[in-house]
Amino acid sequence: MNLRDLAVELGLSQTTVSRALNGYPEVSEATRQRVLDAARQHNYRPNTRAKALATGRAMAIGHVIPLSTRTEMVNPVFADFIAGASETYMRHGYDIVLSVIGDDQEDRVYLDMASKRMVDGVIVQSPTVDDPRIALLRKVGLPFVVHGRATDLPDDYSYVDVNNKRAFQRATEFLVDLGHRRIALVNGRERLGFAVRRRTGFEAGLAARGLAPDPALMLTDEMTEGYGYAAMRHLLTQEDPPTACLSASAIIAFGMRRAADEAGVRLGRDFSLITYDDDLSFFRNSGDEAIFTALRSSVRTAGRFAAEQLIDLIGDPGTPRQRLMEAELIVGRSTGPLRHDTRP
Amino acid sequence: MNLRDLAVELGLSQTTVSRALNGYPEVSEATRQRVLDAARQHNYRPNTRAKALATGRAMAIGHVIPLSTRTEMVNPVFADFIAGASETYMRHGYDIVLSVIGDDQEDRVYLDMASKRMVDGVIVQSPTVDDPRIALLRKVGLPFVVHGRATDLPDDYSYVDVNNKRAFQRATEFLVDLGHRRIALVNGRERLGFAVRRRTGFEAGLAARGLAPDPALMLTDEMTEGYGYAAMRHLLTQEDPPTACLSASAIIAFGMRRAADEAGVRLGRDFSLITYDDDLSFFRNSGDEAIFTALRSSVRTAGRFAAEQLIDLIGDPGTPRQRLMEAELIVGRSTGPLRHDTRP
DNA sequence: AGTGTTATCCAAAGCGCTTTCAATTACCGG
DNA sequence: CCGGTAATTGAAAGCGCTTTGGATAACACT
Repeated sequence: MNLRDLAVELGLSQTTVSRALNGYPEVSEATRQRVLDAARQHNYRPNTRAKALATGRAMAIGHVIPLSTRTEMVNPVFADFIAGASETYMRHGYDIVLSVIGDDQEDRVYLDMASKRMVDGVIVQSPTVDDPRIALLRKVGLPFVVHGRATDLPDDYSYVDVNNKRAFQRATEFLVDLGHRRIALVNGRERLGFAVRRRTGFEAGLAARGLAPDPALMLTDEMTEGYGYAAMRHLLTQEDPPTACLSASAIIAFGMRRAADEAGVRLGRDFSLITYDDDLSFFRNSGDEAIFTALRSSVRTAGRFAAEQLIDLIGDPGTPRQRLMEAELIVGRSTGPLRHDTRP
Repeated sequence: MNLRDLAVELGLSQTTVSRALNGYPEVSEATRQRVLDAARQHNYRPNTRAKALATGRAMAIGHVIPLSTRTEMVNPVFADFIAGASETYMRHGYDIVLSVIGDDQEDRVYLDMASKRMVDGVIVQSPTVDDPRIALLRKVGLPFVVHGRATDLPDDYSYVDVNNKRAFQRATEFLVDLGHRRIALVNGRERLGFAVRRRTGFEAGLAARGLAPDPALMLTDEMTEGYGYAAMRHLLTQEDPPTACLSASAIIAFGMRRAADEAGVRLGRDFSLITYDDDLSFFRNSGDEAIFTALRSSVRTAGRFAAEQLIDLIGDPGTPRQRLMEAELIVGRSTGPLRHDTRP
C-alpha cells in the first residue's frame, strides 16, 4: 500500500492525502479524518526512502561505534549511550544508522555517511586528543555532536561531556584527605580525550595537596576486566605499593577487586578504590551501600542530551551546543582511612 | 556532487555513468576508467536513498534491541553480536538500522520497518517461548533470522542458536560427577526461549544421574551483576545450601563471586560454579587458567553467522537457514570436587 | 552495396513521496 | 447578483538514481 493506492482508494489526489497525513492546514477536517482512518485501516506508512528523497531529510542519525583494532573490543558504554539517545530520536521520528568499524577507519565511514546522504547528523564517540573527525565533519558540513571532547583542539564544536578533570581531582583530594599518599591511577588509553582529562584531574588533585605524581603508579590501557586484574596485581607487588587507587571504569574496578580478593586485600580497609562509574544498567554499583566509592555519571543521560542537542543543531545549525555534566562522588564501601598498622 | 553533475562533467549520459559505476558490461573499458577516475576524484558516492528507491532494495538490515521494561536494562551481548554481524554487513555493503525499544513494543517496530520499507531484512533478538514476532514477520513477508529460538513454536524459521540444552546438561553432569548433589540454577528470565532450554538441560542432566531438581534451588531473573549477588546470598543462607551452581551469564557469575567473597566462600573449593559465557570482549573469562569453569560460545560469532544467513536469505528466500552452535565446556578455577569436611 | 551483428551510448520512464502553482468552489459584503 | 477573498483540492514537476527500449556507429559477411 503506497500513497497512490491510498489516494485512488479514497478518490482523492496524492497531494491531498499527503497533506492530510502530514498535518498541513489546507485540507478540511472531514477529509483529513477520512484519510487518517483509511491510512490506519490499511496500516499505511510512507516509504522512508521516498520521503527522504523528496524532502531532502533522511530522518536518521548516524552512530559510529569504534572497535578497538588491538583488542577487538567494543566498549559496553555504547549500548547504554545509544539506549539513552534512542528515546529522544524516537520521539522526534529519527532512526539510527549504526556502523561498527575499526577505530582506524572511522574517518572513512563519516565521509561515506556524508556523501551518501543517508543521515542528517552524526554522533562522534570517544574522541582522541586531536581527533581529525572534527575538522573533517565540519568540512563536509554534516552536523555532529561529540560525546566527550578532544584536548588539543579549540572547543568550538558541539559536545556532551562529563567534567572529568574536576571529578578526578575531587576524588584524588578525597583520598588524600583520608590519609593516603601513594595513590595510583588505572586509566583508559591516553590517546582518548577523556583519559587525558582524568589524568590531568588526578595530577591536579595531588598538586592541590602538595603531592607529586609517581609515574610508576599511573597505568593506562583498554578498559577491560582483565586489565583491571592485571593492573591491581602489578600495583600490589611493587616494593612500595600504593594504598589507594582511582580506576577509570567499573569494569576495571571489578578486575581490581578480583585481584584484591585473591591477594587477601580487602577493599575499603586495606586498600581504597574509587572508580569512575558510567552507571551501566547491567552493572549497577548500588544496593544499600554502593559497592564502590565512585564518580557516577549516567552515560545513558549523556546519550539523551547528545541526541537532543544534535536534533536541535540539525534544525538550526548556528552556534555549537555544549553541555558539561558533573559527576557525583558517591561514597561506598571501597574506601576508608589509611591504616598505619600492617596488613593482616 | 550527484550523478547528473558527474555525467555533465564527463560529457556522458547518466545511464552510461551509472552503468560504468555499477560494473555493467555494455560500456567500454576506456569510458569506465574515465568515469571511475572522475568519481574518485570528486569523492562521488551514490545517494543511498535515491538508489534504494530506484532499485527497491534498501541495502540495510534492521536490528531491534529490546530494553527491559522492568529494569531499563540493555543486555550487553547485543553490542558484541552487532559487532560480529557488522563485519559481514560491511563486506556486502549493508548498513544497520537500529531501534532500541521497550520489550513490550517490539512488534510495532517490526511492523514499522516492514511498511516503511527501510530495511531488507531483520534480526530478531531474545525470542520468548512463543514469540509473536515470528508469525508477524512471516505475515508481512520481511526476511528475518532469529538469534535464539522460541520453544513452543515449530522450528521452521531461520535461526542461529546455541545448543543450550545440551550445554547445560553436560555442565550439570560434570558437577554431579564431581560429587555434587545439591546444585542450583541461577537462570535468566524464563519467558525467554534460551532460559527455558537451559533449565530443561539442567533438569535432564540431573535426571541422567538419577537426581531430582529442587525448585528452591532454581532462580530466575534479569541477568545483572546485582541479581547474581543477591542470588548467591540467598543460596548460601538456605538451611541446606547447594554446593554447586550453574549461572546463565558471566555477569551473573561476577555478582555471585562477589557474594561468595564476602561470605568467605572460595569458588572452586567451597563452592563450584559453572557459568555460561558469551565471550564478551570487555569481560574475557580467560588468562592462564579461566577464572570460571564455563560453557563458552562466542556471541560475536553468532552475530556473524546470523548476518550471513540473513543476507543469504534475502538473496534467495527459500528454505529457512538454521544453525546450531555447540558451547565448549572450559574447565577453569571455579569448580572442584565436593568436599565433605566442614567449611573453613 | 546491402544486411546482420555487435559494441557503445542515450532519452525517458519510473521508484514513492513532497511541494509549487493553479484551479475550483464556497462565502461575504456591497 | 457580482467581484473579491478564503477554503479546498489537484496536476505536475522534481528529489537522484536505475533500467527499458531504442538509436547510432562500426564492422563483418554475403
